[in-house]
Amino acid sequence: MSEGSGTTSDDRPQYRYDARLANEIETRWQDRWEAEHTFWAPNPVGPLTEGWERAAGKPKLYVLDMFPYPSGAGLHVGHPLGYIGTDVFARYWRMRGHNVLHAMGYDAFGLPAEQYAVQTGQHPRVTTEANVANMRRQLRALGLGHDPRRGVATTDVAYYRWTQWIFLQIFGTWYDDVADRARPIAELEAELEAGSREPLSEANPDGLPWSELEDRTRRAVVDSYRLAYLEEAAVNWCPALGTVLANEEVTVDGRSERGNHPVFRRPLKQWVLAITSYADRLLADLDLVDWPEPIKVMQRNWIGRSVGANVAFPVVGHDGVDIEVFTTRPDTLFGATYMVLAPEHPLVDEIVPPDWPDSFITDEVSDLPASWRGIFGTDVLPTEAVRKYREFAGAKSELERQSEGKVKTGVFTGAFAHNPLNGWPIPIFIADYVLMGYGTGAIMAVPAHDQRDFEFAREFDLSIRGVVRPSDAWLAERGADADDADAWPEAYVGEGAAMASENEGVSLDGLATADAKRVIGEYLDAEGIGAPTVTYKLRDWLFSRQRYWGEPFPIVYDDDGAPRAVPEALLPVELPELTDFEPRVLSEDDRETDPEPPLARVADWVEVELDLGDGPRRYRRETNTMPQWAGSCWYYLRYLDPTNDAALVDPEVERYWMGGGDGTGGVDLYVGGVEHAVLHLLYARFWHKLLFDLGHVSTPEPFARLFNQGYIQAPAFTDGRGVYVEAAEVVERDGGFFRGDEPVNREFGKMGKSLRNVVTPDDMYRDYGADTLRLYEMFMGPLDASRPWSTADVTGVHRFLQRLWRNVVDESTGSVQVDDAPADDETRRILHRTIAAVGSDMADLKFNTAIARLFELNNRLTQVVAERGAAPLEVVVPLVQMLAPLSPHVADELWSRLGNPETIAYEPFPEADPAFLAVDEVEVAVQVNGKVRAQVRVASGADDAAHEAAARADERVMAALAGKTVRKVIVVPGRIVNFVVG
RNA sequence: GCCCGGGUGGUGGAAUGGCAGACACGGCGGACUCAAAAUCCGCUGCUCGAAAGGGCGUGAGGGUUCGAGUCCCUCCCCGGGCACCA
Repeated sequence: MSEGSGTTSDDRPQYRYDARLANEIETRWQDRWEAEHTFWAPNPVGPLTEGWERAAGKPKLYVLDMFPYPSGAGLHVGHPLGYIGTDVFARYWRMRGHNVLHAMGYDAFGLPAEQYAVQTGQHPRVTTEANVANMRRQLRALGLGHDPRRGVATTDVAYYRWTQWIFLQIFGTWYDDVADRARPIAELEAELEAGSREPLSEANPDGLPWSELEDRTRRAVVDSYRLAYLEEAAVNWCPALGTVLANEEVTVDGRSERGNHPVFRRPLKQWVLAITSYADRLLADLDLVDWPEPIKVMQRNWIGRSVGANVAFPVVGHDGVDIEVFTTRPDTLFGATYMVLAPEHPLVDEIVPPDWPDSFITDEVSDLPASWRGIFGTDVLPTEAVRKYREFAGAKSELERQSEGKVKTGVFTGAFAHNPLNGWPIPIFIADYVLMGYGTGAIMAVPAHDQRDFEFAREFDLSIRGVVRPSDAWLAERGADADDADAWPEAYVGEGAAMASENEGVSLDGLATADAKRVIGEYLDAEGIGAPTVTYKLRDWLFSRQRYWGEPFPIVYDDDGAPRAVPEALLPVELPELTDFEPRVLSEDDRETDPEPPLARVADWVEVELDLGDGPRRYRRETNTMPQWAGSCWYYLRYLDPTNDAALVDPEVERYWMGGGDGTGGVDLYVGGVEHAVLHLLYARFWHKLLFDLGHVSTPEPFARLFNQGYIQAPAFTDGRGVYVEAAEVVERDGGFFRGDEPVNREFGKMGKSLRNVVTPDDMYRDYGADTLRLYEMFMGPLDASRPWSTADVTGVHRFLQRLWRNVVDESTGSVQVDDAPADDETRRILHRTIAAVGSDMADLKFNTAIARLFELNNRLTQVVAERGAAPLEVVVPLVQMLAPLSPHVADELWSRLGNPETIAYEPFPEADPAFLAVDEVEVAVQVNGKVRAQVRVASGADDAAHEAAARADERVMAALAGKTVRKVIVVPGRIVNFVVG
């Protein structure tokens, strides 16, 4: 800053509200809040009861932010938007007499810290702790009213002990479909033992009764019921990184996002959680919660419930071997002209014949088309063609399969099945457009009425048989003939009257689709060839990661390789210390070698002697770790009772904070980004419901109300070469943007290093203070909308705080300039209108308009002060109180200077006096044919006739009505009078 | 392709079917000052007009209504989600 000639720059009044004073005030109040435990939220019982005598009897309010990951980069101004929003909300309700719980912890396991550790050799705990400390500092400087005692981190041993405990609950649980809830596995064992339940399981293929099963089989049967189970699941395997990757970590060309290495689909034995057991409840209970509708829609789509039927197709020449398919259109069964299995389908190997069939047994095709033998030449045998096709399909990642468009590939297996309705033999293909993970992994193909089947049929010259009559309009538009489906240009997927669908037992002909579905459903059921079925897109949750920096599983394996739970008393299973955090990496194309997670190298940790009730034995520990989602699934419960080492959470504490007085209960307000619309929110709901079934929590849903805050975007600037330049150095002038003399282009994007447009909270604290930053972020737009950051606009709210301060405090002496004299009536009316509006806006999270109202009130106060030289306390007191949730430091400072010894945080929020909300006269717009022609004043509460009379008395209205016939008069009292003239 | 959001002044944004543009930024003008900054006051959707006053205006087109930014239909653009789910 340059010194002006002959003047000093430091002639500002000492008590002007500027960045320097703001910083001084903020630091002082933050220290005081901390020292006085201002935001400690008392629990009803347990170690956190300090202050309960004040809180007892108040309504509770649990306000929650989504769990942040403590990034090494620190915060930019986009991050705290939601945290400020929840803090304002929490402070508002605290002033409204609620016992408010608001806390912030850290989701501190995860990949970035581990990768950093791999690169630097520094233990991830060290970097994680440093990042948490920096984030705590940045958030503390914002003045967030959190209870610091509850700020748990997922990496705390005392925390992940309970994450492991929850895993044991899941492992120790099965889903009782009849009771429609999870139950302890001991109850299952008791029922099996008593013979009241049959041991139905793949582990007991012959269906022997429990009493005849060996111990080992019994355990396998029980394991197959568990909600946490081991499965050979197809995963994205990246040998060069030595790990399995999430779909999001794989690029469209099937390579790893990090390092660009090949990624293969490959089955690996992994822990899987049976979230699909809860699919129906996760769907149905969305009706219980107050969430944004788009989020509910996303969850519904993700769960993807489909109603249809499973139908068995007998395989020709294999007695007793059926291929089971799932279809949502059993009414089109007569139109099934071929079948498709997923390449990985277990029946494929069983049905593939040694050679291609000599005589071809469908009536449409007599010779085997060359293309049916696959895309690898015509001289191969079926087994080879199938093998090659599987390899071809397996080399593609999930994303690659999707990105290739809709070109259908596949290969004939050489086998046939009978259409169970008419006995016709139909060829069986494998193709990767059928996914093993959905339905039964096999379909009946009805090319006339399914677009994918249609495309495949065209690719392979399969016949297309229409069994639903398309609408006339559909046929006319395409010039198609209803009876010649082979010539249709595309599949007819709509509904319509069934046709050509008849056998000796049943006829669907002429039935509407819904009726046809019902009739065929009954027939399939009666004939024992099919049954109504519900299928979900939702898959069970793959829960293993080959990482170091995550929660170890509380699982050991015995000599048989069967998993055994580590007893609760032996928790936590602590992460062993390591110096090398990387999984074993392999050559790029190694699809065979098993992954070796970092923990597998710690021999003296892996090998362990335990007594699991049958004497001390040696076991091997599970060496995978849990995904990052695990810790973030339940942190909101631990905030309630963070130090409890006897239970996850004390039941009485849980009931107090989560218990719903009305509705379903749960967290009263949960604020976070829409990016967690599905995974986190679905996983957390799943765990919560399981804990609910087992009686550990009292509500069926964790989050009663959800709110998605928007994102702060930021302008970024590129120079002539298209290179990003430092946004802070760009100025706007002459209708363009310049960096020095060079013109630059403006874009908008996420705030970040790569766009060189980061603005940090620290920058804002330095230039304006935290209260200004808070106020600006709340003022710039509705909380749920995304909007561009504009440092220039920060001035507006800063000036408001400065003016408000100046209205109360003498800038040169620091003494307050207020008086007890009553305010004038107009000021009072403005005051009470403001109180009413601000109160309801804050309750609705509409902080931007609440702040606008405060601006108006303060502008009025500025006039009053100018007129009489002092501010009426009658206005100042409620104004400062209304400001308190938004800019708490300056509010507390003013409150204190006004002579109040206690913090303003628990002062009652002002109440509007209805006497001042009422007005004697209102201004009413007068319209003629909907166009405003005049304003007239009418007594408040006047009737329609008085409105019309007042309007007609106005000379502009008279002029507008002159010579016209009034056909109708519409009066909306207090708002409008509309003359309809002819 | 399917499913959600959204499109309002130069900018961020207000507006239970009832006076479009609250509030703020920016801009223009004025007061104060030797001057500047800061502060305070006024004006500021576009357009015709000296003014009074008029016309036009919420992505485009249609509709419902006394009255539409708001409700309905068709379309365009932007953002997000899902995507061979049988």
